[in-house]
Amino acid sequence: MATTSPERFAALTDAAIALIAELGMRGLTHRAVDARAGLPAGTASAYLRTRKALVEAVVQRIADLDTRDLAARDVAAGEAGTAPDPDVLAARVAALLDDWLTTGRARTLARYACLLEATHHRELRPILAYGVAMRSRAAALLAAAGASEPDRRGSHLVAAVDGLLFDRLAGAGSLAAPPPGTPESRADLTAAVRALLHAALS
Amino acid sequence: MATTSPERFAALTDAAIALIAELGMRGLTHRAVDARAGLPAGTASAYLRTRKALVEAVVQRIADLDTRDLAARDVAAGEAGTAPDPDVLAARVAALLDDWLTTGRARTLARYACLLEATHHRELRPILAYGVAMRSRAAALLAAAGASEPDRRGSHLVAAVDGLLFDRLAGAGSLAAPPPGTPESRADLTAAVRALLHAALS
DNA sequence: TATGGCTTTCTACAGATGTAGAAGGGTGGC
DNA sequence: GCCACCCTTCTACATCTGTAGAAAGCCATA
Repeated sequence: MATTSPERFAALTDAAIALIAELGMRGLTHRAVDARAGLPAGTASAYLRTRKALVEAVVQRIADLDTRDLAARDVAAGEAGTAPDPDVLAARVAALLDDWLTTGRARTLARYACLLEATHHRELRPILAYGVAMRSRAAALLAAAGASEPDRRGSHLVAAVDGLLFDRLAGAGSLAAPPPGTPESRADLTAAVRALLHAALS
Repeated sequence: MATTSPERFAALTDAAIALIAELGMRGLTHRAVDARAGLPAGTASAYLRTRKALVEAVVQRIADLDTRDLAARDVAAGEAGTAPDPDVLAARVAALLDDWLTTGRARTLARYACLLEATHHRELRPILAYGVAMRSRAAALLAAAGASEPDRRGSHLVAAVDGLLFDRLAGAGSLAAPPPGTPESRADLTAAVRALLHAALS
């Protein structure tokens, strides 16, 4: 019962993420997860007995997937072997954002829902851990580039970029901005990120 | 039945907003609203028969309150009668953000929850209307200051500022940043907004 | 005071949801 | 072949939720 095999865990939590993206936190129920994952009724309830456990599993899954994504991008950046030129970096970040707006849309949506959930559900704070890590990396990057107050600026930078993402996903930008996945969108995101980066470095 | 008096509407939707902030969208039920508002059981259900109606009423209320807030701030700014110096403007925006993080915390939280909800619930799009309006005003401001591409930059600016707000409310910033309502928080927010403004104007 | 039309309050009920435990089925050891 | 064990699937049930309609209360008019 308690021993959740990795495949089972992935199947259940991925279904859960899809549900959250489609119907919101309210759509996340044991039975709905079963149906969505194409598993026999009662499965989610057996592996993740309480709803809290279900939500925590989702958060864990999102954190894992995001961390994996970020690591993969980092490796790619490392292979290039160049010092991080702001414009190149902006393009890379924009590409990541665009990916999270298209392929990873469901997960991104679920992530924001979980962040909101974490507000009144302390045990979910682990989801924030990698967010904090991202801030540290941004700060290190700014420090390496010689910016003043890298910690503070790094934090602001990540928050602003995340705001851009949220805006395109669920805010007014989802109406007015070019649809994600298009070259225009990519260019627009790149311009925005570049401006933010330059502001952080000034 | 259908005729909801303004007081009733306010009492019900304010209770609903508090519930969303405390328990998330999942906590928003007719009966919980009744209890929270101290009204007899069945009231919310009588005035807002379906759940959809309940959510739409909440969204409307949030839009009304935010619009009222923004108008009040604008009047204040108008009374000062000065051309918008970026640094002054940054301080004002920071003050607004700080207010939304403390006094208006519940409403801000509920707003983000509703934005997420609007993703899979088209009828909620009206909540976005005033967001779009804010963008226009930012764009006009940037245009007046002679910035290039004011529309695009205005949109990015608003998104970034909103990201800062979300971060302080529910993101990693809610852990690392100085607690809202303090002078440090205000100073930090001002610095962040000022940087964003300068980036938009450059 | 009686009457008609409201607003407000209460009640009913079908269906969904969270949670626990029972039943079923396969696998390895003996 | 048999047994014990664990993983999986199914079932039960108290509670919660959405929704509709009935009952009660209020107020002005005639």
